Amino acid sequence: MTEEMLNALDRAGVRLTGPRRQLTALIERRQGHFTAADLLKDAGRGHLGIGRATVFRLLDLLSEQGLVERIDLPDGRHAYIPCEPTHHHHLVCLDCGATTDVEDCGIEAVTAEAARRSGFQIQQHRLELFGRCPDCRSAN
Amino acid sequence: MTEEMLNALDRAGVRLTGPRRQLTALIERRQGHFTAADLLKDAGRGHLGIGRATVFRLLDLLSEQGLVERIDLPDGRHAYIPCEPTHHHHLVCLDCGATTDVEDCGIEAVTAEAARRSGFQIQQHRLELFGRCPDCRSAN
DNA sequence: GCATCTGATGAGACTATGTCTCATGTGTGC
DNA sequence: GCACACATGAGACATAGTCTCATCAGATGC
Repeated sequence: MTEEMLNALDRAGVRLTGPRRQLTALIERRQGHFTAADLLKDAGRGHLGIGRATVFRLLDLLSEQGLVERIDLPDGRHAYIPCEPTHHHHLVCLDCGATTDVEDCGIEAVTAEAARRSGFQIQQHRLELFGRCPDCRSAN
Repeated sequence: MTEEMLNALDRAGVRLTGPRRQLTALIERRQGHFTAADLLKDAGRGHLGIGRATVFRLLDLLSEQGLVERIDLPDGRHAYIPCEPTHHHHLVCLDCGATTDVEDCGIEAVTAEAARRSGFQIQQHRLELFGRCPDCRSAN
């Protein structure tokens, strides 16, 4: 995962700097989604002295490469999810924050139908699913 | 529309105050989505002397009643869309900002399939579609 | 119409999230 | 090893939203 991110950065033609290596390692250690503030706090705990701007710049880079996606949580906060750079959607556990990807399973038909009805030309869509993961369901 | 919002506020058991009437009228005059800042600016232009807090409080109330929905634009900003209080999704024009609602047209099957594959219990979902509206398509 | 009382208001401080600038630091290619 | 362009951290700035608190004004009962 860290490897994958570093490779992607390399492919994007940017430098593999210390802060970038450290941050990708921190992202790897996180399970599920995290906020920029989480990452910044992690970096602070490790006394890495990494600035806010660097964190946001890396998240931008990774999201350009499709390795991280920004989602809008139901409570309005923004979170980032590490993921594969293929088209897919996210399932987010509202209890523990775990996430999984779901591949495209029929959404194209839905957007096509919406386009037909509305006359819109649809360029992008965003589907986010929120619920409880199997672990949280059985833990309770 | 303004009527509808005022009725909803009445039903919610809150007071129909001057600022609330003025703001719902401003919302009605807007086409498609708007940000809290837009509304605040409109209020300022009309020299209505309405505070930030009041705007956010009204948007909260309206969204509790399902008459306004908050969406996350592709560029990361938050916008609000006036809408009917039934379950539906939004189509947003990236050129002019116009929005339309699309009723549920098959998304249930998609979420059910995602739930089956992942083991998640899905509690809510959010689908936002972005593209170009018929007017912008023909204008160009 | 008027008084009362409680909920709503505006101002502005505060927090969170993200962006920008700029002087300094450091990978990378040579 | 060197040079240079790219990346960095610090911190100012911008934007979005929340909170507090003294004051104001709907709604209700008379």
